[in-house]
Amino acid sequence: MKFSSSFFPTQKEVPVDATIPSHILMLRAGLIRPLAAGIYSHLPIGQRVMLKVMQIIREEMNAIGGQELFLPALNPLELWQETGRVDDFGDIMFHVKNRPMVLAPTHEEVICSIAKNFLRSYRDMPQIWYQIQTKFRNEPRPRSGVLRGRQFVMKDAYSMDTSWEGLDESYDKHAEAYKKIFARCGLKFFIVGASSGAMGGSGSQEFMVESPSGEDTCAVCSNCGYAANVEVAESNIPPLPRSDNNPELEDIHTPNVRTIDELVEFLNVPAEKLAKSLVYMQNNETPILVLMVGNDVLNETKLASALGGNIRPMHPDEIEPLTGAHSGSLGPVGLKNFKIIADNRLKDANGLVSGANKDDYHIGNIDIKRDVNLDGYYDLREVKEGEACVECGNQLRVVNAIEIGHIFKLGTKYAEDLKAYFLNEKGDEQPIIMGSYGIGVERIIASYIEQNHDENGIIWNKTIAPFHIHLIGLNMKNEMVREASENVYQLLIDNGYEVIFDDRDDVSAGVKFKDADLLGMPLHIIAGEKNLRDGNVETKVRGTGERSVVAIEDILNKIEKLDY
RNA sequence: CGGGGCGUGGCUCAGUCCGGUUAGAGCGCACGGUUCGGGACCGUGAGGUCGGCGGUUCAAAUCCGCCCGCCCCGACCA
Repeated sequence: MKFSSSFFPTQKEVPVDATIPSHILMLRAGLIRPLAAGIYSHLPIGQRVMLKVMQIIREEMNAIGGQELFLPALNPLELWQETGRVDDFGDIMFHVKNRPMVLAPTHEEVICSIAKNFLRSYRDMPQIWYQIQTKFRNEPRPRSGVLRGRQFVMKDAYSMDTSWEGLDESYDKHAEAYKKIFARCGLKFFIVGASSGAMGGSGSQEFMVESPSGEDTCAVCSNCGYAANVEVAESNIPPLPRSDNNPELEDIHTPNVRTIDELVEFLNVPAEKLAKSLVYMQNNETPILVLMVGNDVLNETKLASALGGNIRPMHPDEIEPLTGAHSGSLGPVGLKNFKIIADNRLKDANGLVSGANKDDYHIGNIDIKRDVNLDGYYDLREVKEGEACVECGNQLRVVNAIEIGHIFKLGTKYAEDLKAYFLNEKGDEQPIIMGSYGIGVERIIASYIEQNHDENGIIWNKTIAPFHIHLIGLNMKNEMVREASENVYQLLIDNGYEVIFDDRDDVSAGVKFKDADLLGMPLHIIAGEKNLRDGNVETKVRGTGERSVVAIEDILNKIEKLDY
């Protein structure tokens, strides 16, 4: 493509609305343009990258027997009512105003409605169907460029099996395909065990790219490879020891002591002797008191998984009427009408201090076994940086990450809700067993840029670069430069290279170099007057900055040999 | 939804506190000229409902009210 006649709108200034590298560079390099919050147009350069990534996805999905289909984004409201997900999604789903229709945020319902009519016999399965399409979600807060948009492109795949073993196989195939896809795209990624959340189902893993811009938090072990979302991650941290000395409860006057840190100072005891009480509401009706060790952080996803239903922190003005005290003086002893649960670390612990449910008072010598009417112990605490890996004991790192893919063993929920049954070998009716597997296409691109850029711009690899080669004709008003660079351009495209040719005659050399670095094609070829006098051009590898002068007649050979 | 910031030419911003000629700069754009290997220079020029509506005032980009939009933190995130 010739630059002079193409739509490659690069910009020098950092756009005011972008704060993370991928967002800034996607705007500056002209990949995308915003239309509204969380809604982007893909401009020619960006669209070329999208197509390359989609092609890789197609190849790997087809390789595991996936069949691509194209599904409606506009769905009847009724279909979503059948699975109850109109309420589950709530405000996240876009509703059409003048028809009982919704914009699909995902496609389990549509797939299932097709499957129920055509997969009637065990002989019809297994099947893997996938689509690469736009999904719509009314995100309350779109952010970070294309990382969280209201409209985005997703590869969604669905497996239909007749047995749980079959589901395991389909799931494993997808896991393998995903590893290939992300590796081919050039991403450094890791896989974590994840919470399956409201999707339900028996198993789920996320494919993650480490990045400060990521919205997920993961604990990773750089020694053994253990990695998990903090929503499920565990560490090898010992439970509190139980002391043989187990005196009676005592009231402790603690005026104006609200926080654990203040209590540590006031009583001069280690934080591990303190039990922090947090209060929540389950399904808006059941008060819950959660006991944590000292300053351990409660992970609310773990809490939700442990209890089920909707969980929210109690409003400050709900607390006093229910407990008799304000937050900071709450505790498990003698508390009525609350369901009380505790983190595993507190198992059978004693000698604890916690709130007295009376402002400015705490209670000492609490023995959980003796003094607390407990409903159970659960893993509730969030893993902290530096704690020991459960697998190998090495220190864990806690990092931010971008979720680029998620695979689920769905099971039979959707098949049962939508009555997608088949006849098995014995002639019995049985629900189809499903899996669902998603990849965020824009997120691959943004993640790639987060991992592969420098202060000058993007650094593409050969595989997903919009073009392989960026050819720069320096002074296009010079006849020799014009003719030679045109010839090189023709030579390259005749030999199958995708080339962007900066043939502009109205900008200076500096502009062309800056644009080339910003756009970030893996190999640059520079045709300038000095080198051309000797029949040479210069090559520059964008990633390493490595330059060499090459005779024009050797250029094809040189490109073959270059590592770019 | 809670908290914060912002909205002035295509882009980045100044001007707003303290109302007062014709609303500015740099970049970009158009034309002419010089340059031609790291966002080059000179000259000329076009381009603005100062986010919108209402109010105060002799006078509003500037003060007041309401609304809209965008970004950030939090909540939320199959």
